Amino acid sequence: MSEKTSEAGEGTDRQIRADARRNLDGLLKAAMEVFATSGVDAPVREIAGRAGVGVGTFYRHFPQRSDLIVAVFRREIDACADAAEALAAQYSPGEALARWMQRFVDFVSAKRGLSAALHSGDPAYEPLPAYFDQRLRPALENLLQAAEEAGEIRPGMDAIELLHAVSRLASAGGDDARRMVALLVDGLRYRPGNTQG
Amino acid sequence: MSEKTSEAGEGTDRQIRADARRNLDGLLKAAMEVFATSGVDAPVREIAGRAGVGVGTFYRHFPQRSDLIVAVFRREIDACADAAEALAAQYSPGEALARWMQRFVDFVSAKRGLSAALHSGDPAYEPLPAYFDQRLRPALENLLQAAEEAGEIRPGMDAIELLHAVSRLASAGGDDARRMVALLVDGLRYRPGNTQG
DNA sequence: ACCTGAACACCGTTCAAGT
DNA sequence: ACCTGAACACCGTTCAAGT
Repeated sequence: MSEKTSEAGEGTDRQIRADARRNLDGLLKAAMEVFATSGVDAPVREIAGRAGVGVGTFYRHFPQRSDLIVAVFRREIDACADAAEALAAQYSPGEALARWMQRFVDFVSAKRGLSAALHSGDPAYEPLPAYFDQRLRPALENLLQAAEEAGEIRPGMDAIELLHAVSRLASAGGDDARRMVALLVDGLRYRPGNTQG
Repeated sequence: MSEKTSEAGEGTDRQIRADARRNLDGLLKAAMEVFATSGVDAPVREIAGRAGVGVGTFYRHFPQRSDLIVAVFRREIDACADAAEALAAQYSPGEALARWMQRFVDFVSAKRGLSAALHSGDPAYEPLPAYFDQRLRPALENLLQAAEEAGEIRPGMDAIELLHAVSRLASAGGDDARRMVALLVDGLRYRPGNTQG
């Protein structure tokens, strides 16, 4: 029991009718476009219409609106995580950490709906934070550990907690977001026992 | 031109029919209660019904839903700002700053809808951030300046920027929010030129 | 002046009928 | 198996009629 019953988007590739897969791809593509312009609350009829299918087909693939949102942002998260490995090799641990943070800020800032869904607390979006953590945590943990071993930041930081905090700050967008994240990273560098009381 | 035409909630107190004022108060009270349980997206009919008025009356007092939300949260902001003066006299500048931050975190964490409205970017809520800043900025600026003059934090921080960042972190709620805000305050204490490169 | 609530428009969701 | 779209329910918003 508790098997995933054909989760929308990913899953077993065989035994799926060609038109069904075409429709699903079309819906995802249409949703990404509509989300970018009208936000994640865009009318179902608009997305279905743009994909050239009936609303019934929409609901067949995505019974809950959150299913669609999750599927769309999963792809975006993949794109971000894939671009987060080279930095550790190019820069000093502390510098690599700071740079990855800024890159992450740009990503989150660009997707308005992502952080909204991420921080809504709505249990319908539960798989999204889970995927977010699963893909992004390892990247940050490596950077964190290297910087810690180099003595550049305080020890014992929780990568997940940091990730969530930064994504909150990043959702402000613009230079404010960049400055505040940089300030938070400076917080990591600060340790009470050194110069200031 | 560009005068405020009887903004809902505050304004000139004379020439208002007694039943109209009663209805407005009832609507605000009902809204606060409904917001607490069902969130700020609760149906208009539910709020109007609880206040014992027709939906037309609701729209007469609050033409836009955002007008109601703004009116409700204005009261909440007042309550928070009023409680933020004694700390500077009781503690050292740096300590007073850190404590006020934590108190502010508690406030924002308690009101789910506030930060959502605050950070939505929707121009309909524009008066809300404005009021938020107007009431809370002076408090933080004083704390900041004192801590800066005492040499406990870096100079040149923008109070508004900091306020917005902290309210974002605070909207996470719980101990995570407290820890991350404390980390940000440590960022203020950190200055590059001292011990670490 | 202000209030009421029927009426309208819009959107989410279902399901009988089709292929 | 999967798709379609008419039909239904619900909610925001207006406005003619009342006091």
